[in-house]
Amino acid sequence: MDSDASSTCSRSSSPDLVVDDSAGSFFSNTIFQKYCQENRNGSEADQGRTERGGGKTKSRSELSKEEMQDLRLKVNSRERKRMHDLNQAMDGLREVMPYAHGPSVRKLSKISTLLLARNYILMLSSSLEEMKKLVGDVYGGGAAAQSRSTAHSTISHAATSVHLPLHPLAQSLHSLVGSTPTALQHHSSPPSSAPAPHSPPSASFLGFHAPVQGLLKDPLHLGGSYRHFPGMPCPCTLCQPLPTATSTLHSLSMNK
DNA sequence: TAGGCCATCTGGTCCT
DNA sequence: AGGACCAGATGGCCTA
Repeated sequence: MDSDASSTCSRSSSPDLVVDDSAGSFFSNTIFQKYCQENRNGSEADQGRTERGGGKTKSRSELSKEEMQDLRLKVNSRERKRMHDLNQAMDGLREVMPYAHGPSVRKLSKISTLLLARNYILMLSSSLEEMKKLVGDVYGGGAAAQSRSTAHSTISHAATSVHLPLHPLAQSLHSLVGSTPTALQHHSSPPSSAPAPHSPPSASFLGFHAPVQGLLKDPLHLGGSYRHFPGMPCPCTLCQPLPTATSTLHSLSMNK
């Protein structure tokens, strides 16, 4: 039944995902390579199929009912494959997002995944900027003693500020959980236990009491079905970063 | 049972 | 012309 017509990489969803290793592109990894490889194989296989079947082409008005149905099935199959590829990419995105994976945790919805990813990127960008400033202060500063004291104060400041400003309500909500995002960063600071992007924060940070979870429900229906990580990017509207210098990015990314 | 999420089908539009 | 992309419609599944 599945007359699997192919898609190609020529104009697919990929043009914007051009591999750029210099930028440490997310899609420079195996997921994207596998994606293109599969598409290439698929298109080659399909090309062979069409060449074998080759011959004269009819305009759509000349097609018989059966041929129209055949065409329809082909188009449907392509669309199905396209959506499967899209979902595969979405799964790839979920894999690298900082939230609890596992059989006991429900999969993030698509919209949640996208919003979480956006926040995650913003948070990483913000952290990177802070680190750049830090390095600049430490290595580019004046006298050694001065820089030492400056660095000390800067580091202690940065240690508490390397996160996006949260909605005040979100901060208070997070504090309800037992610790603020800032405090949590201290908790999770041991180098050996610092959570990698692929590994969510330790389980002790994952639990929410039911009332708080209820409070975190939002118009986008993002609450409840997944877990909030204090100090980590979160797709719910309460945890959206306040408008900052990234507002330009925001408007760019959200406008179509 | 209502609402959310998803997969699929379908027709239209744009691009190569 | 063919394929990719998009959005609307529809129906199924799941959860509160």
